[in-house]
Amino acid sequence: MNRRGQRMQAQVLAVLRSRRLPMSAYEVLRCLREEHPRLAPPTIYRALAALTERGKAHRLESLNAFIACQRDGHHDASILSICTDCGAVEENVSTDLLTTLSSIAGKSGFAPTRHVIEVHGQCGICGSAEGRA
Amino acid sequence: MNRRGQRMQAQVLAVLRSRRLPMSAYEVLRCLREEHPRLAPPTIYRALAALTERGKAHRLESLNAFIACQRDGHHDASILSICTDCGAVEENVSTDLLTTLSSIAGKSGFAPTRHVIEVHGQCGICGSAEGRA
DNA sequence: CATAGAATGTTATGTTATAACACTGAAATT
DNA sequence: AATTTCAGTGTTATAACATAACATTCTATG
Repeated sequence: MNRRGQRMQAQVLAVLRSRRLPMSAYEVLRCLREEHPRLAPPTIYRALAALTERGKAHRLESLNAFIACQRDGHHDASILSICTDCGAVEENVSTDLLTTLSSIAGKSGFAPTRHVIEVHGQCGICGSAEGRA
Repeated sequence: MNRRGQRMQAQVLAVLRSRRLPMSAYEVLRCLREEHPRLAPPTIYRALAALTERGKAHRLESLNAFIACQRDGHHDASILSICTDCGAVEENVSTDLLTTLSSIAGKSGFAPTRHVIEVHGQCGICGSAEGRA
């Protein structure tokens, strides 16, 4: 990776961090077009792939969207809890869960390399807001 | 749901079962067009949504594909292990894992309603085939 | 048999993602 | 500093996935 790559990735990551909610690749694209009018989807997808690879962002498979990593470091198996009311995403890590998961899949000789763990539901804030209503 | 709905769902499910690998909605569409030349995407997506809802099929979020349920019954939280070599999907269920997952997400008051648990890796068969090579 | 409602048919379009190749700029080599 | 290299972006085009909106048809039911 040369410095051009780092620049584009940094800009994409900055956009993801500024909006704290999940964004589609095309939403990121629209943001960055203000600055780079000729930006096209492949560039965004390349930057997002690199960021995901580096553990700086996560892809939300069930939303086709991306979010900045909230717990810096390279977590293979983040648990991403997605609020169906407000859209907020909470990130958790559990080696326990990962162990359990690997052992379940592994019963038949399956050797995991990548985990997708996403939970949809209502976050604590939206839940208590509803309770007060 | 009237009988027309049941018929279309049954046909889609039959296709999913006959091919045992994940299929995209458009692959299902192509199969059924032999019989119903005028079939269009919305019909397929409607049938797939109903089957998924009824627990007869699963959507693989990380593949944008669908597969027939292998453990009949309505499993909210199947663990789907996807082989990156042969594409086969193995389905497991674990209430333990579900409990762990809920308690992790629940620490912050999150109330889960739907779980997406997908594991990518190499299945036992592909692993041992490689060992012999 | 009339009719209401569920499901599909149809058209069109929106959204997500990538293939293929040209171009450019940063870094390495001389 | 010229040359080479090649990673990365630019560009064009298109593939793949998904749904909105409304017309039509089939089936169940009175």
